[in-house]
Amino acid sequence: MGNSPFSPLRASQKLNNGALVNLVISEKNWLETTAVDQLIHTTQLPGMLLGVGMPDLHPGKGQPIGAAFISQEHIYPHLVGSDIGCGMGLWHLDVPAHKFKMDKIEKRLVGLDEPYEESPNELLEQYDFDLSAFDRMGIENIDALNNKLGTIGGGNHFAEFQSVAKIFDSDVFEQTGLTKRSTVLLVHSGSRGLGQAILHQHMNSHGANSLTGSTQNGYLHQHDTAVKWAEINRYIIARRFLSAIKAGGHSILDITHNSVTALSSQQQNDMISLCAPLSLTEKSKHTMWIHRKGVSPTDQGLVMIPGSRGSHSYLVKPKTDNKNAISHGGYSLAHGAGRKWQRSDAKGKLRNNFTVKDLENNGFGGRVICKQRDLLFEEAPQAYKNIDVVISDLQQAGMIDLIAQFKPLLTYKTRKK
DNA sequence: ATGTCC
Repeated sequence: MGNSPFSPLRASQKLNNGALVNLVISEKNWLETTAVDQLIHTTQLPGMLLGVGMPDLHPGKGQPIGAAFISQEHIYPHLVGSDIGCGMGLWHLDVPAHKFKMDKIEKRLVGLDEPYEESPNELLEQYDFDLSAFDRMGIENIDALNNKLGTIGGGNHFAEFQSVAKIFDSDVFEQTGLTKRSTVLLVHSGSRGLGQAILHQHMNSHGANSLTGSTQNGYLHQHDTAVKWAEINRYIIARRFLSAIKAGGHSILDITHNSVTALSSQQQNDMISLCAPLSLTEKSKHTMWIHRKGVSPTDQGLVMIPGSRGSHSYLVKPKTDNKNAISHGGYSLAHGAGRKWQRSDAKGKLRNNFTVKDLENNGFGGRVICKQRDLLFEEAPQAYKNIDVVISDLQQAGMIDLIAQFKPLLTYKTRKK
Protein backbone atom coordinates (compact mmCIF):
# COMPACT_ATOMS: atom_id res chain seq x y z
CA MET A 1 0.00 0.00 0.00
CA GLY A 2 3.06 2.28 0.32
CA ASN A 3 2.75 3.59 -3.23
CA SER A 4 -0.97 4.07 -2.98
CA PRO A 5 -1.95 7.74 -2.74
CA PHE A 6 -4.82 6.73 -0.48
CA SER A 7 -3.02 4.68 2.11
CA PRO A 8 -3.94 4.08 4.86
CA LEU A 9 -7.46 5.25 4.07
CA ARG A 10 -8.10 2.80 1.32
CA ALA A 11 -8.30 -0.85 2.21
CA SER A 12 -7.71 -2.57 -1.10
CA GLN A 13 -7.91 -6.29 -1.52
CA LYS A 14 -7.70 -8.67 -4.45
CA LEU A 15 -10.20 -11.53 -4.27
CA ASN A 16 -9.78 -15.12 -5.49
CA ASN A 17 -11.61 -14.32 -8.72
CA GLY A 18 -9.02 -11.59 -9.43
CA ALA A 19 -11.46 -8.75 -8.78
CA LEU A 20 -10.47 -5.80 -6.61
CA VAL A 21 -12.40 -4.62 -3.57
CA ASN A 22 -11.78 -1.09 -2.37
CA LEU A 23 -13.09 0.55 0.76
CA VAL A 24 -13.02 4.34 0.75
CA ILE A 25 -13.29 4.44 4.49
CA SER A 26 -10.97 5.80 7.19
CA GLU A 27 -10.35 4.53 10.71
CA LYS A 28 -12.51 7.28 12.18
CA ASN A 29 -15.47 6.12 10.11
CA TRP A 30 -17.64 3.27 11.28
CA LEU A 31 -19.17 0.51 9.23
CA GLU A 32 -21.01 -2.73 9.76
CA THR A 33 -19.28 -5.98 8.97
CA THR A 34 -22.48 -7.13 7.22
CA ALA A 35 -21.99 -4.35 4.67
CA VAL A 36 -18.37 -5.37 4.01
CA ASP A 37 -19.41 -9.03 3.72
CA GLN A 38 -22.05 -8.02 1.18
CA LEU A 39 -19.51 -5.92 -0.71
CA ILE A 40 -17.02 -8.80 -0.94
CA HIS A 41 -19.71 -11.36 -1.76
CA THR A 42 -21.09 -9.21 -4.56
CA THR A 43 -17.62 -8.54 -6.00
CA GLN A 44 -17.23 -12.33 -6.35
CA LEU A 45 -20.07 -12.58 -8.88
CA PRO A 46 -19.07 -13.77 -12.38
CA GLY A 47 -17.55 -11.02 -14.54
CA MET A 48 -16.79 -8.65 -11.66
CA LEU A 49 -13.65 -6.52 -11.95
CA LEU A 50 -14.06 -3.99 -9.15
CA GLY A 51 -16.27 -3.41 -6.11
CA VAL A 52 -16.00 -0.09 -4.26
CA GLY A 53 -17.51 0.65 -0.87
CA MET A 54 -18.03 4.35 -0.19
CA PRO A 55 -17.81 5.97 3.27
CA ASP A 56 -21.62 5.74 3.50
CA LEU A 57 -21.63 1.98 2.85
CA HIS A 58 -24.38 0.15 4.72
CA PRO A 59 -26.13 -3.22 4.42
CA GLY A 60 -28.94 -3.68 1.96
CA LYS A 61 -31.13 -6.57 0.94
CA GLY A 62 -28.32 -8.98 -0.02
CA GLN A 63 -26.14 -6.32 -1.60
CA PRO A 64 -24.77 -3.19 0.03
CA ILE A 65 -25.91 0.39 -0.49
CA GLY A 66 -23.26 3.02 -1.16
CA ALA A 67 -21.33 0.78 -3.54
CA ALA A 68 -20.20 0.72 -7.18
CA PHE A 69 -19.60 -2.53 -9.06
CA ILE A 70 -17.76 -2.68 -12.37
CA SER A 71 -18.21 -5.87 -14.37
CA GLN A 72 -17.33 -7.07 -17.81
CA GLU A 73 -20.00 -8.54 -20.06
CA HIS A 74 -22.42 -9.20 -17.17
CA ILE A 75 -25.27 -6.96 -16.04
CA TYR A 76 -26.91 -7.60 -12.67
CA PRO A 77 -30.24 -5.74 -12.44
CA HIS A 78 -30.70 -6.61 -8.74
CA LEU A 79 -27.53 -4.63 -7.93
CA VAL A 80 -29.23 -1.46 -9.17
CA GLY A 81 -32.24 -2.41 -7.06
CA SER A 82 -35.87 -1.49 -7.39
CA ASP A 83 -35.57 2.30 -7.32
CA ILE A 84 -33.97 2.56 -10.75
CA GLY A 85 -33.08 6.17 -11.55
CA CYS A 86 -33.23 7.49 -8.00
CA GLY A 87 -31.18 10.66 -7.64
CA MET A 88 -30.79 14.27 -6.54
CA GLY A 89 -31.98 17.40 -8.28
CA LEU A 90 -30.73 20.80 -7.09
CA TRP A 91 -32.63 24.00 -7.91
CA HIS A 92 -31.60 27.63 -7.49
CA LEU A 93 -34.55 29.70 -6.23
CA ASP A 94 -35.16 33.37 -6.96
CA VAL A 95 -35.92 33.98 -3.27
CA PRO A 96 -32.92 35.05 -1.16
CA ALA A 97 -32.52 33.13 2.10
CA HIS A 98 -33.32 36.16 4.29
CA LYS A 99 -36.73 36.43 2.60
CA PHE A 100 -37.53 32.76 3.13
CA LYS A 101 -40.30 32.96 5.74
CA MET A 102 -40.58 29.54 7.32
CA ASP A 103 -44.14 29.76 8.64
CA LYS A 104 -45.55 31.21 5.45
CA ILE A 105 -43.75 28.66 3.26
CA GLU A 106 -44.83 25.75 5.47
CA LYS A 107 -48.48 26.79 5.17
CA ARG A 108 -48.15 26.88 1.39
CA LEU A 109 -46.74 23.37 1.12
CA VAL A 110 -50.06 21.57 0.84
CA GLY A 111 -51.50 19.01 -1.55
CA LEU A 112 -48.03 17.85 -2.56
CA ASP A 113 -48.67 14.17 -1.75
CA GLU A 114 -51.69 14.15 -4.06
CA PRO A 115 -51.48 13.42 -7.78
CA TYR A 116 -50.43 16.44 -9.79
CA GLU A 117 -53.42 18.18 -11.38
CA GLU A 118 -51.90 18.27 -14.86
CA SER A 119 -52.26 15.27 -17.17
CA PRO A 120 -49.25 12.97 -16.61
CA ASN A 121 -49.13 11.92 -20.25
CA GLU A 122 -49.05 15.52 -21.43
CA LEU A 123 -46.34 16.31 -18.88
CA LEU A 124 -44.26 13.34 -20.01
CA GLU A 125 -44.57 14.36 -23.64
CA GLN A 126 -43.65 17.89 -22.70
CA TYR A 127 -40.36 16.57 -21.33
CA ASP A 128 -39.67 14.54 -24.48
CA PHE A 129 -40.55 11.27 -22.83
CA ASP A 130 -41.45 8.68 -25.46
CA LEU A 131 -44.77 7.31 -24.19
CA SER A 132 -44.39 4.29 -26.46
CA ALA A 133 -41.47 3.34 -24.18
CA PHE A 134 -44.10 1.90 -21.82
CA ASP A 135 -45.16 -0.56 -24.51
CA ARG A 136 -44.29 -4.19 -23.85
CA MET A 137 -43.22 -3.39 -20.29
CA GLY A 138 -45.86 -5.71 -18.95
CA ILE A 139 -46.79 -3.24 -16.22
CA GLU A 140 -50.45 -3.62 -15.40
CA ASN A 141 -51.53 -0.08 -14.73
CA ILE A 142 -49.38 2.59 -16.29
CA ASP A 143 -52.01 5.25 -15.58
CA ALA A 144 -51.90 4.57 -11.84
CA LEU A 145 -48.13 4.80 -11.99
CA ASN A 146 -48.15 8.04 -13.93
CA ASN A 147 -50.45 9.51 -11.31
CA LYS A 148 -47.44 9.29 -8.97
CA LEU A 149 -45.52 11.61 -11.26
CA GLY A 150 -44.54 14.67 -9.25
CA THR A 151 -44.78 12.99 -5.83
CA ILE A 152 -41.78 12.39 -3.57
CA GLY A 153 -42.57 8.91 -2.21
CA GLY A 154 -41.43 7.46 1.12
CA GLY A 155 -38.28 6.12 2.75
CA ASN A 156 -35.35 8.53 2.59
CA HIS A 157 -36.89 10.65 -0.17
CA PHE A 158 -37.46 14.34 0.49
CA ALA A 159 -37.60 17.86 -0.89
CA GLU A 160 -35.56 20.29 1.20
CA PHE A 161 -35.09 24.05 1.12
CA GLN A 162 -31.55 25.06 2.08
CA SER A 163 -29.43 28.17 2.45
CA VAL A 164 -25.71 28.65 1.91
CA ALA A 165 -23.69 28.05 5.07
CA LYS A 166 -20.10 28.11 3.78
CA ILE A 167 -18.33 28.67 0.48
CA PHE A 168 -15.08 26.77 -0.02
CA ASP A 169 -14.34 27.51 -3.67
CA SER A 170 -15.83 30.86 -4.68
CA ASP A 171 -14.84 30.54 -8.36
CA VAL A 172 -16.66 27.26 -8.96
CA PHE A 173 -19.49 28.32 -6.68
CA GLU A 174 -20.10 31.52 -8.65
CA GLN A 175 -20.02 29.61 -11.93
CA THR A 176 -23.21 27.87 -10.80
CA GLY A 177 -24.90 31.27 -10.54
CA LEU A 178 -25.39 30.90 -6.77
CA THR A 179 -24.51 33.59 -4.26
CA LYS A 180 -24.03 33.47 -0.50
CA ARG A 181 -27.61 34.72 -0.10
CA SER A 182 -29.20 32.05 -2.30
CA THR A 183 -31.92 29.59 -1.38
CA VAL A 184 -31.85 26.18 -3.05
CA LEU A 185 -34.27 23.26 -3.26
CA LEU A 186 -32.82 19.76 -3.13
CA VAL A 187 -35.11 17.00 -4.43
CA HIS A 188 -34.36 13.35 -3.66
CA SER A 189 -36.73 10.95 -5.40
CA GLY A 190 -36.81 8.14 -7.92
CA SER A 191 -38.95 6.13 -10.30
CA ARG A 192 -41.65 5.25 -7.71
CA GLY A 193 -43.47 2.06 -8.77
CA LEU A 194 -41.93 1.91 -12.23
CA GLY A 195 -38.43 0.75 -11.26
CA GLN A 196 -39.95 -1.73 -8.85
CA ALA A 197 -42.22 -3.20 -11.54
CA ILE A 198 -39.25 -3.48 -13.92
CA LEU A 199 -37.06 -5.26 -11.37
CA HIS A 200 -39.86 -7.62 -10.28
CA GLN A 201 -40.55 -8.53 -13.87
CA HIS A 202 -36.87 -9.18 -14.49
CA MET A 203 -36.40 -11.21 -11.28
CA ASN A 204 -39.39 -13.39 -12.14
CA SER A 205 -37.71 -14.60 -15.31
CA HIS A 206 -33.98 -14.41 -14.45
CA GLY A 207 -33.67 -14.27 -10.66
CA ALA A 208 -30.32 -12.87 -9.54
CA ASN A 209 -28.55 -14.27 -12.61
CA SER A 210 -26.67 -11.90 -14.86
CA LEU A 211 -27.71 -10.77 -18.30
CA THR A 212 -25.22 -11.07 -21.15
CA GLY A 213 -25.28 -10.27 -24.85
CA SER A 214 -28.58 -9.47 -26.52
CA THR A 215 -30.59 -10.64 -23.47
CA GLN A 216 -29.55 -7.29 -21.91
CA ASN A 217 -31.51 -5.21 -24.39
CA GLY A 218 -34.95 -5.64 -22.86
CA TYR A 219 -33.84 -4.73 -19.34
CA LEU A 220 -31.62 -1.87 -20.50
CA HIS A 221 -34.46 -0.31 -22.44
CA GLN A 222 -36.75 -0.49 -19.42
CA HIS A 223 -33.95 0.75 -17.14
CA ASP A 224 -33.25 3.77 -19.34
CA THR A 225 -36.97 4.51 -19.40
CA ALA A 226 -37.12 4.43 -15.58
CA VAL A 227 -34.04 6.67 -15.29
CA LYS A 228 -35.66 9.24 -17.53
CA TRP A 229 -39.03 8.94 -15.76
CA ALA A 230 -37.29 9.51 -12.40
CA GLU A 231 -35.50 12.57 -13.73
CA ILE A 232 -38.76 14.02 -15.03
CA ASN A 233 -40.36 13.16 -11.69
CA ARG A 234 -37.75 15.22 -9.80
CA TYR A 235 -38.22 18.04 -12.30
CA ILE A 236 -41.98 18.11 -11.77
CA ILE A 237 -41.62 17.83 -7.98
CA ALA A 238 -39.36 20.88 -8.01
CA ARG A 239 -41.75 22.84 -10.24
CA ARG A 240 -44.69 21.92 -7.98
CA PHE A 241 -42.85 23.06 -4.87
CA LEU A 242 -41.76 26.34 -6.47
CA SER A 243 -45.26 27.00 -7.70
CA ALA A 244 -46.69 26.19 -4.23
CA ILE A 245 -44.46 28.78 -2.56
CA LYS A 246 -44.93 31.24 -5.45
CA ALA A 247 -41.24 31.33 -6.31
CA GLY A 248 -39.25 30.92 -9.48
CA GLY A 249 -36.07 28.98 -10.02
CA HIS A 250 -34.00 26.84 -12.32
CA SER A 251 -32.19 23.52 -12.19
CA ILE A 252 -28.48 23.54 -11.33
CA LEU A 253 -27.86 19.80 -11.50
CA ASP A 254 -29.59 16.44 -11.59
CA ILE A 255 -27.57 13.36 -10.69
CA THR A 256 -28.76 9.75 -10.73
CA HIS A 257 -27.30 7.45 -8.05
CA ASN A 258 -29.04 4.12 -8.85
CA SER A 259 -28.28 2.89 -12.38
CA VAL A 260 -26.23 0.65 -14.62
CA THR A 261 -24.34 2.22 -17.51
CA ALA A 262 -21.57 1.26 -19.90
CA LEU A 263 -18.08 2.56 -19.18
CA SER A 264 -16.64 4.94 -21.76
CA SER A 265 -13.84 3.50 -23.89
CA GLN A 266 -11.34 5.59 -21.91
CA GLN A 267 -12.70 4.21 -18.64
CA GLN A 268 -12.54 0.66 -20.03
CA ASN A 269 -8.88 1.19 -20.95
CA ASP A 270 -8.20 2.50 -17.44
CA MET A 271 -9.84 -0.59 -15.98
CA ILE A 272 -7.71 -2.88 -18.16
CA SER A 273 -4.54 -1.30 -16.81
CA LEU A 274 -5.93 -1.34 -13.26
CA CYS A 275 -6.70 -5.05 -13.55
CA ALA A 276 -3.68 -5.89 -15.74
CA PRO A 277 -2.77 -9.10 -13.88
CA LEU A 278 -6.17 -10.47 -14.88
CA SER A 279 -5.00 -10.42 -18.55
CA LEU A 280 -8.24 -8.85 -19.63
CA THR A 281 -7.08 -8.29 -23.18
CA GLU A 282 -8.65 -11.55 -24.29
CA LYS A 283 -12.02 -10.59 -22.84
CA SER A 284 -11.77 -6.88 -23.47
CA LYS A 285 -14.01 -7.04 -26.52
CA HIS A 286 -16.90 -7.22 -24.06
CA THR A 287 -18.44 -4.04 -22.75
CA MET A 288 -17.75 -3.07 -19.14
CA TRP A 289 -20.67 -2.02 -16.99
CA ILE A 290 -20.87 0.04 -13.86
CA HIS A 291 -23.64 -0.73 -11.39
CA ARG A 292 -24.34 2.12 -9.03
CA LYS A 293 -26.38 1.48 -5.89
CA GLY A 294 -26.43 4.64 -3.81
CA VAL A 295 -23.35 6.19 -5.42
CA SER A 296 -23.09 9.28 -7.61
CA PRO A 297 -21.07 9.40 -10.83
CA THR A 298 -17.86 11.45 -11.04
CA ASP A 299 -18.19 12.29 -14.74
CA GLN A 300 -21.41 14.32 -14.73
CA GLY A 301 -20.23 17.61 -13.23
CA LEU A 302 -20.90 18.90 -9.72
CA VAL A 303 -22.51 16.58 -7.16
CA MET A 304 -24.65 17.40 -4.13
CA ILE A 305 -24.00 15.08 -1.17
CA PRO A 306 -26.72 15.50 1.46
CA GLY A 307 -26.37 14.56 5.09
CA SER A 308 -29.35 13.53 7.17
CA ARG A 309 -32.36 15.86 7.42
CA GLY A 310 -30.70 17.37 10.49
CA SER A 311 -27.29 18.10 9.04
CA HIS A 312 -25.45 20.01 6.32
CA SER A 313 -25.30 19.06 2.65
CA TYR A 314 -22.18 19.52 0.54
CA LEU A 315 -21.79 20.64 -3.04
CA VAL A 316 -18.62 18.96 -4.31
CA LYS A 317 -16.60 18.74 -7.48
CA PRO A 318 -15.25 15.30 -8.36
CA LYS A 319 -11.47 15.56 -8.79
CA THR A 320 -10.19 14.98 -12.28
CA ASP A 321 -6.44 15.24 -11.79
CA ASN A 322 -5.78 11.80 -10.33
CA LYS A 323 -6.70 9.10 -12.84
CA ASN A 324 -5.81 6.35 -10.41
CA ALA A 325 -8.08 7.75 -7.71
CA ILE A 326 -10.93 8.03 -10.18
CA SER A 327 -10.75 4.47 -11.52
CA HIS A 328 -10.02 2.98 -8.07
CA GLY A 329 -13.12 4.81 -6.85
CA GLY A 330 -15.26 3.18 -9.55
CA TYR A 331 -15.96 6.61 -11.14
CA SER A 332 -18.27 7.18 -8.19
CA LEU A 333 -18.80 9.07 -4.93
CA ALA A 334 -20.78 8.57 -1.74
CA HIS A 335 -24.39 9.70 -2.19
CA GLY A 336 -25.16 10.75 1.39
CA ALA A 337 -24.52 10.06 5.04
CA GLY A 338 -25.63 6.43 4.98
CA ARG A 339 -27.72 4.69 7.60
CA LYS A 340 -26.16 3.85 10.95
CA TRP A 341 -29.22 2.03 12.27
CA GLN A 342 -31.62 -0.15 10.35
CA ARG A 343 -35.09 1.27 9.86
CA SER A 344 -36.55 -1.36 12.18
CA ASP A 345 -34.08 -0.46 14.97
CA ALA A 346 -34.37 3.31 14.76
CA LYS A 347 -37.77 3.67 16.36
CA GLY A 348 -36.96 1.42 19.33
CA LYS A 349 -33.73 3.28 20.03
CA LEU A 350 -35.26 6.76 19.82
CA ARG A 351 -38.79 6.31 21.16
CA ASN A 352 -37.89 6.77 24.81
CA ASN A 353 -35.62 9.78 24.41
CA PHE A 354 -37.25 11.80 21.65
CA THR A 355 -40.74 13.12 21.08
CA VAL A 356 -42.35 13.79 17.73
CA LYS A 357 -41.81 17.50 18.42
CA ASP A 358 -38.07 16.92 18.98
CA LEU A 359 -37.73 15.11 15.68
CA GLU A 360 -39.74 17.70 13.77
CA ASN A 361 -37.07 20.25 14.71
CA ASN A 362 -34.07 19.99 12.38
CA GLY A 363 -31.55 21.40 14.86
CA PHE A 364 -30.90 24.47 12.68
CA GLY A 365 -33.99 26.38 13.75
CA GLY A 366 -35.93 24.82 10.89
CA ARG A 367 -38.42 21.98 10.56
CA VAL A 368 -39.13 18.63 9.02
CA ILE A 369 -42.67 18.15 7.73
CA CYS A 370 -43.33 14.45 8.23
CA LYS A 371 -46.77 13.59 9.55
CA GLN A 372 -46.12 9.86 9.30
CA ARG A 373 -44.88 9.03 12.78
CA ASP A 374 -43.04 5.81 11.95
CA LEU A 375 -41.24 7.44 9.04
CA LEU A 376 -40.20 10.39 11.23
CA PHE A 377 -38.45 7.99 13.63
CA GLU A 378 -36.98 5.79 10.89
CA GLU A 379 -35.51 8.82 9.14
CA ALA A 380 -34.36 10.67 12.27
CA PRO A 381 -30.88 12.23 11.93
CA GLN A 382 -29.71 9.99 14.79
CA ALA A 383 -30.25 6.94 12.53
CA TYR A 384 -27.66 8.28 10.07
CA LYS A 385 -23.89 8.48 10.08
CA ASN A 386 -22.07 11.81 10.41
CA ILE A 387 -21.93 13.45 6.97
CA ASP A 388 -18.76 15.35 7.91
CA VAL A 389 -16.87 12.06 8.30
CA VAL A 390 -18.17 10.83 4.94
CA ILE A 391 -17.04 14.06 3.26
CA SER A 392 -13.67 14.03 4.97
CA ASP A 393 -13.07 10.42 3.86
CA LEU A 394 -13.79 11.34 0.23
CA GLN A 395 -11.50 14.36 0.53
CA GLN A 396 -8.66 12.39 2.08
CA ALA A 397 -9.01 9.76 -0.64
CA GLY A 398 -8.34 12.53 -3.18
CA MET A 399 -11.75 12.13 -4.79
CA ILE A 400 -13.43 15.53 -4.27
CA ASP A 401 -12.93 19.25 -3.87
CA LEU A 402 -15.43 21.03 -1.62
CA ILE A 403 -17.39 23.82 -3.26
CA ALA A 404 -19.99 24.83 -0.66
CA GLN A 405 -21.86 23.74 2.42
CA PHE A 406 -25.65 24.18 2.77
CA LYS A 407 -27.87 24.27 5.83
CA PRO A 408 -31.41 22.86 5.93
CA LEU A 409 -34.26 25.37 6.29
CA LEU A 410 -37.36 23.26 5.76
CA THR A 411 -37.66 19.62 4.77
CA TYR A 412 -40.81 18.16 3.26
CA LYS A 413 -41.31 14.39 3.59
CA THR A 414 -45.08 13.88 3.72
CA ARG A 415 -48.25 15.32 5.16
CA LYS A 416 -49.97 11.93 4.99
CA LYS A 417 -50.66 10.42 8.41
C1' DA B 1 -37.66 1.63 -1.99
C1' DT B 2 -42.90 0.11 -2.75
C1' DG B 3 -50.62 2.43 -6.21
C1' DT B 4 -45.87 -1.89 0.13
C1' DC B 5 -46.83 -7.23 3.89
C1' DC B 6 -50.33 -8.74 7.48
